[in-house]
Amino acid sequence: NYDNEDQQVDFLSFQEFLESIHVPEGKPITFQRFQQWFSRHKKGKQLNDAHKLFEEFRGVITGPATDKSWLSREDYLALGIKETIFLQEEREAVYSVFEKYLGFLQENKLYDSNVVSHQYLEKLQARYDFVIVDEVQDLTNIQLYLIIKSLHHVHDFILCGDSNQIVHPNFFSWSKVKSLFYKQEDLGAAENLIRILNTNYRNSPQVTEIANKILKIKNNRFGSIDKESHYLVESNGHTQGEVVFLQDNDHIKQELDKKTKASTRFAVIVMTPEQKPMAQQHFSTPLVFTIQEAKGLEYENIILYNFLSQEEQRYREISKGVSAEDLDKDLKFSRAKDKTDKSLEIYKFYINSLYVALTRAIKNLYWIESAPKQQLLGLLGLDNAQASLEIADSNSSLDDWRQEAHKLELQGKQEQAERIREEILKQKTPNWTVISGESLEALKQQAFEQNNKKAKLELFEYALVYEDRKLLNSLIKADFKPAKNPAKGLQLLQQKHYAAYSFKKPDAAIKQVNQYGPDFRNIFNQTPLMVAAWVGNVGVIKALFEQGADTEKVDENGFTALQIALSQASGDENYARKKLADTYLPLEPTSISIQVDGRLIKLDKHQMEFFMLNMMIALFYRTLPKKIVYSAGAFSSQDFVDAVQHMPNSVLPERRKKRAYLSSILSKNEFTKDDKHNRKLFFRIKRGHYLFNPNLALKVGDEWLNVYDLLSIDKLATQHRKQEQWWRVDMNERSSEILEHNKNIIKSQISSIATKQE
DNA sequence: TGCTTGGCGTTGACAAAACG
DNA sequence: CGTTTTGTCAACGCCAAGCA
Repeated sequence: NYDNEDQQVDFLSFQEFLESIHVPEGKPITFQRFQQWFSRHKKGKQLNDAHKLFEEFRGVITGPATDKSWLSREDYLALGIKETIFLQEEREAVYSVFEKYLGFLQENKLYDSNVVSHQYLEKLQARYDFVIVDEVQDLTNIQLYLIIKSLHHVHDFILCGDSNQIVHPNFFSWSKVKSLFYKQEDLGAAENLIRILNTNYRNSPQVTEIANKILKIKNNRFGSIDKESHYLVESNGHTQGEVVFLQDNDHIKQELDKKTKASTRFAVIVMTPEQKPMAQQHFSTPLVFTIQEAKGLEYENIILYNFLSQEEQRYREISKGVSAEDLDKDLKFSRAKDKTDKSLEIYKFYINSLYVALTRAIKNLYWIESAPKQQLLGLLGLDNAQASLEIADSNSSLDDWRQEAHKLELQGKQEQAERIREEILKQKTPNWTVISGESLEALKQQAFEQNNKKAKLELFEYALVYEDRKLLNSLIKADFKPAKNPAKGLQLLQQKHYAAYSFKKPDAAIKQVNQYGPDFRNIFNQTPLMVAAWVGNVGVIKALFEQGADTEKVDENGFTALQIALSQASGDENYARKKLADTYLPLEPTSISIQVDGRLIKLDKHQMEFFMLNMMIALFYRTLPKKIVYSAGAFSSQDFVDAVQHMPNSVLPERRKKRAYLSSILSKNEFTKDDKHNRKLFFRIKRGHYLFNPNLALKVGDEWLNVYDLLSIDKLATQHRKQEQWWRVDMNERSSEILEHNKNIIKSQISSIATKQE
């Protein structure tokens, strides 16, 4: 094991990698968008497979070339037969659609990551010592080339992938990767580039055996793709399992349904989205996946439902000419005989799908076919379909299901996760109205224009939760008495709304989570995690994590749970000393994504800049108004010293609490400075006074948001003070006048900088 | 093994503001 | 107006890794 705290590691998706060079305008094109567009503009009959076209565009026309963004019509027409999915006579039409596709991208502010990758080649500066790429089979040449160009030394990388896992007709092959290195002189020819790992850590030997037979059939029928994909897998055989071949009869389906519907250890896989509803008629488990969705998942037991029978003809074609004896022989390396026969390409997709589907099974495979007599099944040694089946009960607990739902959600399988939440966990959507946006405006109207007492109380509570002094002040003006005593109000608020979070034991809070899910919003638009952070209840925070609570959600103020905890700690010494030590670490996300100068930067949680940015956000509404009134400035290092002094050393070590250090971080990260490690977070209003860089954006959900759209300067207001005898003028009036005046100065400073950079 | 390098907190010189 | 505090900025120096 290698561990080095001083080494900075970025974990990036390819999308994020592109953004870290420069955030492209618009959104990346997805297959869904492409399909929508294509189905509306479909012309002619021969080109009707959206998948195939999309792959051709991405994998053939824009993907492979490293010297241009896309192939010209001549180049495309001149491609060799092994280089495209389409036949010579179709290509003219394909290219015409491609040209329309480029127009479609431009009109809709979409971008193709291949084209962008090519454009970025010149922008890119080497900045990594080492790169590891996983699932290379999903990257195109140009993308890979761009990644490797970001290295200081071209040979410092590891690529991992499996070309048998491709379930769309894409053009990845290891030999292409090799020729990329061969052709590009600047990368240098690499010898011994590829190592094959053929031990399988997932599947039982029984499943592996079938998988190997599929590889052999594929080899026999279609020849080898390249030498590197030319191998069989060995199971390391930790777990034993079985492969059960079944008839498609009611008894079996009922038995399977009965035993699987309450278990997280069974999943059903079908070939296409169209087959899903059929499978769902017979299987009530939420875990029904198409082959595209099943990629990357694994389950102890997999049910393949009519995987072959739906596409009987295609699979008959696949097994054509392959005999049982052929499978006994070793793999031999040879290319397909008739290379013009593109019809075979599509079959590769079907056989790869089958391979992927059954290798999802860790232990057992239950394979149901309505047409059990098929040549391919015979070749796999599955000739006698059982007519009956008994399997053991394996019901999973609600906790297992919750974790399953959480896991699926993280992998973007929303549909299945939602079905689990609805059908098994019986989670409901809350029946209250969340105060936010329009409903907040409506509430204000009721309170101030119709003088509705209940609305005023609700607004008051909302203002307390968010420390919204502007709202508090206007409530005082509207003669709402309780607003003059916010401390008392807070006490009542806690009793009324946060009672469930006041006990050491998390049971009461968890009960709500079980009802509404881990990230439900209360009437103030807070998730349970935010409330727990607000209250500082460690027990509840920990329990919420077990339920899969999300740390990156933001509240109405634009605060994450971590920032709420920091904000509480800055104003409450007791919270800082006793509670923060336990609340800070679990609430910390591993990094935050910021955008500056159009580039994405991930601030790792170990970096002081990460802490400072969170801290400044946390102090925004609480500390900034005072500063603006009394010093006509913004945050100074003293504010950070004050906020940080009572924090435990586990959160911030002693050396990081010193003024000189905090001050040097502020100074180092001024956006005007030109330093290698400058994160450009801050903007110096005047000597010693800092605010956020006006051109700083944060990632909220999957949208980029400018800091000043997230945090509103307009909402800043002073704290109302009691009328004193000696006041010659109303000090509350006076200070809010000063505040407004200084706010305007700051706002104009911000906008002058923000526009200058555009 | 010792020299080099990169990262990161510390220090100190100088400047500017605040204080009295 | 002199003294003290605070801010800015870059060089310093420590440490662990990398390398020959």
